[in-house]
Amino acid sequence: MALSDLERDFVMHFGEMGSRWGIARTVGQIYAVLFLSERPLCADALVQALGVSRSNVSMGLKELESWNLVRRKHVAGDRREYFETPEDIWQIVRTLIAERKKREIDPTLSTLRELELRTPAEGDAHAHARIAALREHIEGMMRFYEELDRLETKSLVRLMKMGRSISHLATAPGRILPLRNKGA
Amino acid sequence: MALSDLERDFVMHFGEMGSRWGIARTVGQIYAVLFLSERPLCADALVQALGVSRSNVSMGLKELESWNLVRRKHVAGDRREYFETPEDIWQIVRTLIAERKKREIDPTLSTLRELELRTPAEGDAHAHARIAALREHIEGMMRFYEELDRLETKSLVRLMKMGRSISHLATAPGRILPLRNKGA
DNA sequence: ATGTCTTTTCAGAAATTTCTGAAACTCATG
DNA sequence: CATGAGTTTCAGAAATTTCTGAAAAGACAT
Repeated sequence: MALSDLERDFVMHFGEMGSRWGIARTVGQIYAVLFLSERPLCADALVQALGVSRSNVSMGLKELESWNLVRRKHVAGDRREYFETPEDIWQIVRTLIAERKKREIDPTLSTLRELELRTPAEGDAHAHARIAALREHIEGMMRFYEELDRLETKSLVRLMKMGRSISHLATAPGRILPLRNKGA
Repeated sequence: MALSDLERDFVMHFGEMGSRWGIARTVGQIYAVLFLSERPLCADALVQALGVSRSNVSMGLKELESWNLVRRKHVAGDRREYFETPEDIWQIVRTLIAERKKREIDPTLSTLRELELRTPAEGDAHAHARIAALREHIEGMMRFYEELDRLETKSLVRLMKMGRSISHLATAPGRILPLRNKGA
């Protein structure tokens, strides 16, 4: 399982970007190889393709499974386990966003709620208000996200394709949504 | 500059979460202190509040400035520099998203474009197609994001408050956007 | 049960990131 | 132009994260 030039460059890029995300380099690379592969791959193929240890691949796959980004697939007449990414890129993006929300937003939201419930001490009025504002704000965005997430993929595609029409709400005759100025 | 219990817990939480994001713990903490503070703070106040080295604060502030999340503010009759976060949480969120896009999405997009321009070698047809699909996909989402980003804050707020009305597009009589099934 | 093939776990090695203290720099003021 | 309060830089120390090799655990056929 040697990678072509194209594959190698793609995989290396995902390795680098991995660090900017918060996933280990190899985890990004494993994902990238699976993403490009036409068929499911077994762990050894990944070891060969990436030149990392078998155990590292095992742990990476485990992490990717915990993100629901990789599935196990059994191949008839082969004892080894095979792995694949979902075909549908929309599905991948949905999963990614859902998982990031779960890991990055939800814990913060519950901390904020907890802090907000406390009776603020003497000088805490401002901090307390600021925390409440932040919490409300995040909740609002999450409601919006959940609305979008309810839409079928086809609808989402259409919504994004429409593009302009969101701001048509702003520019059309009976507009409700003013645009903002260019700056910043 | 000692922190109250409320402040301390908030700040600590942001420190922890910082790691899940890709910003150093102290950077998250510095930001959190400034976010809660009613008035701009000088670097030494942060040193005291957090118990970290002066140089660490200096570097953290520099990083936060590079993210446009913190501004310098001069206080009359004081030689020290003061720092503050924008008051408006919407502004903060916009900045955060814009910066994350710049750091996490844009470089990937340009790599993908570059890879796509290459003439695919022998066995690369599938990988090439997959890369193209990913690129298109990301571009679509970015166009959508840019549309939303054009809206004035007030409009965004309204859009998010409306909540349901996005899916009204789906459920209303002349609906265009079907909802998807509960699963996943 | 036993042997073979495969995957997982885990302690510590290696690599990377974060943080510190000391030195260098900046700049308004005497 | 020397002083000193304040800030930044940077080399290396400390902490954290990632990766490896060896050993344990599973799974399946015989």
